[in-house]
Amino acid sequence: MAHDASHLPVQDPVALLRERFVAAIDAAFPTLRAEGVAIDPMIVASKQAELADYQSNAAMGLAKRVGKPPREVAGAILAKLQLDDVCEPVTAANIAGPGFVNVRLRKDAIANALMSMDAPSLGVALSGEPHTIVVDLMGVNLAKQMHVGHLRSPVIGDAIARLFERVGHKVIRQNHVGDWGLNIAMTTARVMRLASEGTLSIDRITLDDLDKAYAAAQAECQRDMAGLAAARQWHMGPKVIAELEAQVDGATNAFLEARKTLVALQAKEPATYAVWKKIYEVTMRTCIEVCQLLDVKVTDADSAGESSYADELAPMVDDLISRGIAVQDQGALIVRLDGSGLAIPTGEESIKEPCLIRKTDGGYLYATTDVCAVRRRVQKLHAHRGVYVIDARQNLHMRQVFLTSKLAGYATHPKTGKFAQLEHAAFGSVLGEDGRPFKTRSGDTVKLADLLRETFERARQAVQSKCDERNVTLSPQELEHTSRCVGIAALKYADLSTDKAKDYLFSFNRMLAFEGDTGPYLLYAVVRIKNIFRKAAETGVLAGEGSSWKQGPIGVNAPAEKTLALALLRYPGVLQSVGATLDLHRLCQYLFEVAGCFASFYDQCPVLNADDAAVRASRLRLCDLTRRVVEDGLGTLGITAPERM
RNA sequence: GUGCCCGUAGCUCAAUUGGAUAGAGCGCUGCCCUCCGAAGGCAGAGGUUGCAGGUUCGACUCCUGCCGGGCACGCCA
Repeated sequence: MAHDASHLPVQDPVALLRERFVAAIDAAFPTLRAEGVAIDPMIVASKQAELADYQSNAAMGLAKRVGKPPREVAGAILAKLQLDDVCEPVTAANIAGPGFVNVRLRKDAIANALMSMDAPSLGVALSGEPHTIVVDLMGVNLAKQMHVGHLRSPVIGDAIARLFERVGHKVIRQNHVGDWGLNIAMTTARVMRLASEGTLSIDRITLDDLDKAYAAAQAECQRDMAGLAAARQWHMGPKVIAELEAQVDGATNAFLEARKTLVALQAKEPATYAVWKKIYEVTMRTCIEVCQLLDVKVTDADSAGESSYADELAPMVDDLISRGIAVQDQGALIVRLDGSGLAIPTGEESIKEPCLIRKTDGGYLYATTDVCAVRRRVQKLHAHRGVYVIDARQNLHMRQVFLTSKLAGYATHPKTGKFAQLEHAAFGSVLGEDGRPFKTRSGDTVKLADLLRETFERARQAVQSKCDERNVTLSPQELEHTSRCVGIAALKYADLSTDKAKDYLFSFNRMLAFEGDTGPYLLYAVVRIKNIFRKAAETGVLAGEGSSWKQGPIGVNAPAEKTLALALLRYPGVLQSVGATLDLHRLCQYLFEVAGCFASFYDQCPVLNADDAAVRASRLRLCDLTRRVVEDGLGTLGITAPERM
C-alpha cells in the first residue's frame, strides 16, 4: 500500500497533509488531545518552490505548550509522519529555520490529485450545510441617472453572489431601490405639474427628463428647507419653526405640494401612484439594461425597494416602542446602542451614536427601512448571512442598523436561534488618475452609461488593431462579442483585483492595457488554450485518437508542468478562503498566477508538437484543466472569455 | 473633539490573516518568434514597509503613542 498511490482519494493535498500531520502530532504528543487542545498542523503551500511544495508551521506554536524547542518538536512530529505513499522521503533535512517542516509531493501523487480534480466540480465542494445568503448589491435611486458611484457595488456584489453560488450556497440578491420618501415625492409632484402644464409627456418621459426634474425639484424645495433647517439647528423653538414653515409654504408651493404628494403616495392615490409607477419603470428599465451590459446578474425580481417596506414601518416602530427597544429623545425616537439602556449582546461592540428611528415630525429615516430590511431578510427569507456591498462611508450607519436589529431580535435566525452573520462589505471611492474623485474634465459626475460606452469602444479598437496585426479576421458579430468580453473583463478585473476597502483608481489605459496584470491578459491565456484545441481539430492532429487523451494518465515531469499542476491544485482552497473573507482580489491574484504558470508552461512545453503521443495527451489534459479552472474562476468574478481575440 | 479606513519600489497594487530572502504589474536595461498566436516568456536594477517604542522563536501584519491622508459623526438618503 505504501507505494500504491493510484487509489488514494486525494483531491486537495492540503487536506491530505493536514490529516497526516494531525495523526503524527497526535502520536508524538498524546497528551495534547487529552488536554483538549485543538491541533492545527498549519499546512500551507510553500512560497518558494526551491524549498518545498508544502510546509507545516505547527511546530513553533506547539513548542511552548509542550515545553521543548521548536526544532525538537518538529523532529518528534517528523518521526511519526507517514507520508511515503505521497511524498518524497522526509528526513531531518526537511526541518528548516525555526521549525518549518518542508515536504515535497511525489510526482505521481501530484498527477493523481490532478486527475481527481479533473471533474465538473473541479474539486470545489461545500463543507457542511448550504446557507441562505442575502447579498445587497445595488441601491439605485429613482429618477436619477446611474453614475460612477454606482459602478463598484454591482460589480463587487455580483462577484460575491456568484462566489457563494459557486460553492453551493443559496443566494438571494437584493436591489435596495431608493424609490420612496420626500425626495421622490418632490420629483413626482414636479413631473405631475409639468405634465398638467403640457410641457412634459408622461408617456414618453425618459430617465434624462426625470434626472432633470429631480434636480429642479430639489432646487425648488431646497432654499425653503434650508431656512427651516437653520431655524431648527439654532433651537429657535417650535413656534418660530411653525412660523417659518408657514412663510415658506406661502412663498412657494413646491414644498407643500411635495408633502401632499408624499401623503397621496402613501395612500396609493391612483393618479399620483400611476405617475410614481411610471417613474419607477423608466428608472428600472435602464438599471436592468446597465446590468445586462455589465453582465451583472440582477433582474427585476431582485428589486426590493424602500417602498416595499413602507407599510411595515409603523407596525415595526410600534413593536420597538412597546418592547422598550426604542425610546424618545429630544422629540425623536432612537435606539440607544451604547449599553446605557439595553445590554449589548456579548461579542457585539457598543456604539456611542444612537440609531435614529423616527424624526420629530413623525417621518421615518433610512435606518428605519434598513432595520426593516434586516427583519425581512432574516425572518422571512431566513438568511443565515447578510452581506451589504455598500460604500465604505456608510460604515457607521450599517453598524447601527446591524446592532439595532440584533437588540430588537430581528436578526435572530428563526431556525438556528443565533444571530445572522451581518456584514458590511465596504468598498472605497472611485478616483481619477489624479487621485481625486473621478469626474469629467468639466468637473461633472461621469454617467455610468457613458463610462460603459467608452470602455466598450476602447476595447473594440484594441481588439481590432490586434487582429489587424495578426491577420485575424473576425466577423462583425464576433468582433462585437469579443469586444464586450474584453471590456467587461478589463472593467471588472481592475475593480476586483485590489482590496475593495481601499479607494480605487480608475484608468482606462491601465485596465485595457495589452500587457500586464489585467483582465484581457487572463482572457488571452484562455484563448491561447482554446486555440490549441482548435488547431488540433483543424489539422487533424488528434485524428484517430478521438478523445482518448481525456482518459489518459497525466504526467508531471517538466518543471513548468509541476509548477502549473501545484497552482491548479490550490483552486478549491482559494475559493473556500475567499468565500470566508470576501477578499475577491485574492481570487484575482490566484488566477493571474495560474495564467502566468500556464504562460511559462506554454513557452517551455510543446503540446501539439510534443515528442510522443503520451506526452501530448497528458499535456492536453493539463491544458484543458487549466482552461477550466481559469474560466471557472473568471466566471465566478462575472467575467467571460471569448473564443478568439 | 470622537470613531472608522488607509500609509509598502518612481507609479498602481499584493503579501496565504503572526512565518523563511516583503512579491507582482507598469515604466527602465538586456535577451527569446525557421517551433502550438510575442496581448507572451526569461533575466536585471529598484525597499530602513510613515516615525518611535512594545509583545515573541519570528511583526508589513498584533498593542501603545505620535506624523500624514481620506471618510463619517440624531431628525437627508
